[in-house]
Amino acid sequence: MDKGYAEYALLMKALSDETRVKIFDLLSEGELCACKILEEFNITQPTLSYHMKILCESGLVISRRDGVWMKYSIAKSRVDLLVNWFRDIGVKVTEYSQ
Amino acid sequence: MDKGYAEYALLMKALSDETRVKIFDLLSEGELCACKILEEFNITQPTLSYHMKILCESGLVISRRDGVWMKYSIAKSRVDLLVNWFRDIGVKVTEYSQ
DNA sequence: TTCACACATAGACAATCATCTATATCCAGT
DNA sequence: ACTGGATATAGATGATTGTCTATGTGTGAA
Repeated sequence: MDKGYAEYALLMKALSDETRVKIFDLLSEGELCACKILEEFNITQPTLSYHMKILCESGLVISRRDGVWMKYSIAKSRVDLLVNWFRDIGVKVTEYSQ
Repeated sequence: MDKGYAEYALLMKALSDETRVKIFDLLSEGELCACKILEEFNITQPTLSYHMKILCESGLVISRRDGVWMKYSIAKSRVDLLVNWFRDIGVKVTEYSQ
């Protein structure tokens, strides 16, 4: 029995790096292109590209081309999945600790 | 400005491994001793001990001695922190995508 | 079609991770 | 004090990670 542990682990791994957490937080305020994100960090462009790939492959972030630019935004459905998962865990913890 | 990115990254890293996600899920149903958790996996006792250490150091899991046994449970406050974080992100994403 | 710019990929490398075996530590009972 | 069982720590090892430099790819404008 699987219960999707691997999927949650993948989502968590995408946010297990401080740089990616910060990118995630930046994107929560709206869509951004890679060059704007890059300005916020002291990393090279290939390193950012590497992080964006991990975020996109987890499904947490969505990318689209806009001419020369790549624009990134957060996939709300994935965030909701995590909210529900942690909320359900919290509810169960409360139930069993009576 | 920090905004606690490192702390969230640490919490996420604790759940970035499939084995630890499953342990986390098991513990949501109530406190368990290490030997009971071990029965659910095909890993050695030292490997489980390693995973439990990571979970405890993140703050997501609490340990207590009960005689010879170590008993583990979930720290609800940390789960709530994550629920709120992801919920706030979700709210912001919705606001900015109008 | 050529150039410049935005981004992706390849390859290298040091650091960290997940796992094991072997051993140490801690506690309870005899 | 000794023994047995539960857990932790040490050390080794192959795999993965995050970063860089160098180079490739794709797009729009001249």
